[in-house]
Amino acid sequence: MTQTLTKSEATSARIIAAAKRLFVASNYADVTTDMIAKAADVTKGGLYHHFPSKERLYVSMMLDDLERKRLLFERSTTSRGSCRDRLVQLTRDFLELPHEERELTRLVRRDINAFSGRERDRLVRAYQRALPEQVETIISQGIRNGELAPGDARILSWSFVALVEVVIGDYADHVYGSAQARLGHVVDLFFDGAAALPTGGTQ
Amino acid sequence: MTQTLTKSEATSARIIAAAKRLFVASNYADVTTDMIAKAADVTKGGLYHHFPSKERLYVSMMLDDLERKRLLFERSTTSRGSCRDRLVQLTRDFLELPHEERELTRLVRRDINAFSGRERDRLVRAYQRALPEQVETIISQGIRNGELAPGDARILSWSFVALVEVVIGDYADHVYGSAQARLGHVVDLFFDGAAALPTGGTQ
DNA sequence: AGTAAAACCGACCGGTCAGTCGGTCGGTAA
DNA sequence: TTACCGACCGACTGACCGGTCGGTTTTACT
Repeated sequence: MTQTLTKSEATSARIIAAAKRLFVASNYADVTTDMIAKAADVTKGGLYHHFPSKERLYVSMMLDDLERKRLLFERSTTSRGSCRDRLVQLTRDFLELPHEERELTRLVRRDINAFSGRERDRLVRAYQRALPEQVETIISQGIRNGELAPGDARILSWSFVALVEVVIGDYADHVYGSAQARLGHVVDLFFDGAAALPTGGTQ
Repeated sequence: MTQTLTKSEATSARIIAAAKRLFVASNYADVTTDMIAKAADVTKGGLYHHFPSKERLYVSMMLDDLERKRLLFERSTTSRGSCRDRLVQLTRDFLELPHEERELTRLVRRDINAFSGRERDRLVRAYQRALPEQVETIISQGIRNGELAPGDARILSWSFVALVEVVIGDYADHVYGSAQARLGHVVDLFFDGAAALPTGGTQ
């Protein structure tokens, strides 16, 4: 039943897959509907039979990706290890994704200015919440069980995500070793800080 | 003597100012040369008298901004306070910039896919180094004088910049209080980490 | 004032691209 | 066999945009 994709569904999926490849490699404006159609082995007419506009195709592609990631990260969010272990696990899951899937996460921030109005808001809100909210769940529990210092879980989550995005980004590759090594550094920094000594003293 | 070229320079500056406003508000492809010309109160012909192409105009705009920021941050880079104070100072200087000037820093990451080849590399390299390198100078000194734990200055700098970018970003405004308040949190996190207790013990 | 050069104008061109539309084709139900 | 329908095709269009160019105005300097 889930097995039997109708012909229509299969074509839609093929178009979305092609769009992912192309939108990751270039930017919204430079990817033409002809290119997507050709890469998906349909014509432009066929593409427009399945999607009403380029913009809606982009949004469909993003929401599709979002749902996949939500499922992927659910394991880390609901598991029972320490806060630290679970954050490492979640980040490692992300790191192990193929390059294209990782890049998709950054697409919204990159292409967001190509959109406007309702569609834009929908996309931003959905995507900004995807990763940060799952991280926040983990961090809130870390605070509650005393593993993390009391504080605002939300800003901590955003900080953690910011650090991870630096680790993940390709532009960091030529700056500092492997992504795995950087992951270790970033997690250490997040938990223990950069100061030389446990500040001790007046506290 | 500088007077002689003043008219031309004034027009160029007006065009660059208009371009900044528009490119920050939208993305590279959606800002037309006609829009820039109109906003700068010249015609397209006039614009092309001063800049040979839209791409080169964009690059000029970016390099202009880069130089302003370099000068602005020099104070923090060369002053004598503690590492922590200087990082706070530098970040505060950045926070006090008008919105548009702050956003420009994120433009490169946003629009980078609109370019290719030599121009692209030049821009990326110049911009990636602008803030991180000045931060790295401060952090290296912090490590040398024992204020920070020994480690890789570069990844620490990138991490700090990543945290600041999250603090600065408008999208964070509706998530957590004022930018100034977030700045405090982020600096604390960077130096002391999020763990509940000074890990102490075995060290 | 006279003049050459720089600054500026705006109609125009070549090309691109999202989206359209009349039509084809293979399956399927009656 | 016929009638129908969704999937798909691909030539076409209308709007737009970066860049050009011949011509006009302004500036700077004698």
